[in-house]
Amino acid sequence: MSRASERAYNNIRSMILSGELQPGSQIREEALAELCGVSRTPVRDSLRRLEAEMFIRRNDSQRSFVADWSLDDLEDAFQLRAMLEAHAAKRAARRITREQLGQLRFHNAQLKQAIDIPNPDVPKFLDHNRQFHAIIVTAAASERLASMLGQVTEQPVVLRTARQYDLENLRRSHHDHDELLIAFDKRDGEWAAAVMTGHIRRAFHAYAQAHSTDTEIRKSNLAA
Amino acid sequence: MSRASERAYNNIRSMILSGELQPGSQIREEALAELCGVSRTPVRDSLRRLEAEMFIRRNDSQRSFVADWSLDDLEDAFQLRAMLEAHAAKRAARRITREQLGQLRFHNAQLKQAIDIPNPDVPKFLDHNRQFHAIIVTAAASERLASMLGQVTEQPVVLRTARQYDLENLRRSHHDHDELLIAFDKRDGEWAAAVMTGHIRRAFHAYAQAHSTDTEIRKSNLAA
DNA sequence: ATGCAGCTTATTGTATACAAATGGCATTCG
DNA sequence: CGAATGCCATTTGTATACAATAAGCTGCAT
Repeated sequence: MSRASERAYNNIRSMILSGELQPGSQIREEALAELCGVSRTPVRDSLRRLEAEMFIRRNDSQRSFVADWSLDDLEDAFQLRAMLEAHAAKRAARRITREQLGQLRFHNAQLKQAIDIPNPDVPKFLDHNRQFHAIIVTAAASERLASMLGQVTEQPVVLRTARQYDLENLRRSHHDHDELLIAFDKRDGEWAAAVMTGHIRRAFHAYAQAHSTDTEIRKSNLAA
Repeated sequence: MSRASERAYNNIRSMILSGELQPGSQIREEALAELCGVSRTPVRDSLRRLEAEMFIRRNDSQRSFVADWSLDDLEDAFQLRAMLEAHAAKRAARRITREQLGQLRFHNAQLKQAIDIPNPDVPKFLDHNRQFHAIIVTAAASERLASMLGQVTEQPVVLRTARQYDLENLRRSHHDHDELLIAFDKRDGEWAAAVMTGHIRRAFHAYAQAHSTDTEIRKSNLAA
């Protein structure tokens, strides 16, 4: 995508993810255009994309609003994600190359390193984690599947406040990855799928817990 | 969506599905604009949508081409569809209302009628079949799931030539629906999911067979 | 003959002006 | 005082002109 259009998309998207644009609030094309320093045309393109990705909702008369996620919506997204990633793992087990296996091992080692130190580097963990999962999706070799996963994978980030990730959970993730690696090595698709399902579902419950804590905090802030 | 934009989308889409726009051929925004009697703006919107739905592909330099489906692509789409519809059936089993069950029975009776006569009315069958599945998706109550299913459900229609549907297959579909209805009635999500999986996979093999016959015919036409 | 450079043309991207539609407010009538 | 209606403001939809980019071609040099 070309410059202005891509800039608009990334800007708007990150404004939504960061909470700069509040969930439920209306957004106007012209306002966004000014914020992004482009005209309405590329903004409109971006809004359409973001609508398809369900970051944005429109009412009957085409006005746009930042999507507001309930816990149920989040669970729904995670459920679909678990199903799709398990499917990806199953496919990947049949197709993954030695080189890709090596890359998986590399990223898994890196993300272990990121948390196995006195001051855990959570962003580094998340980055290698993302790449780990991306390689599996690539190995699954289904463009459609990849595109669908794109739609459910970054949603949880709508949890807006920076917060403490539970280290125990991150370690557990690392061990799941280890088990996935063995399953891949054995070309056992069913095993890989089962591990992946548990892996994602655990992630959901971790997020859900963080989300409720989060909500509590916001409530008490409002009360104060 | 407003008039011009919707018209453009429907026009282009049906031109693709009917084969009027040949798979693999390049399409230019201005040409489509003239064909649809609108300006490039709504055409561009439509192209973006159709690209997301994978009816259209773009090369590195943003030029658009009608998607060209291999049998593998088709199988991939069907595999995802089977998984998603099975998931929908499972969810629906827990949530479906008496009224929706009644609607399912109605459409299943109608589609049976459509083929249980000397001159089968295949379009009528297909229409009620579509509605039958739509009700299940609605009952599943997941907007995301519905949107994803939208992406994989109408792809097979790219089989362009009109062709004889195998009546035996249609009858078998009707019986699958009957079994689904019982599973829903018993609120047995696992059963419903299993029946649905088989139902969609059978559909794939029917299509695949039709597709190969189709290809044979096209080949011999070329040879002649 | 082949491959590369530079130009020409085809095609898409962006901005902007204008049209259409929607929502909100005020005014009026019951 | 409340509800309905008409007008005005706001917002989105569409068309069009212009800018940027990429593809293809021509001709030259090797």
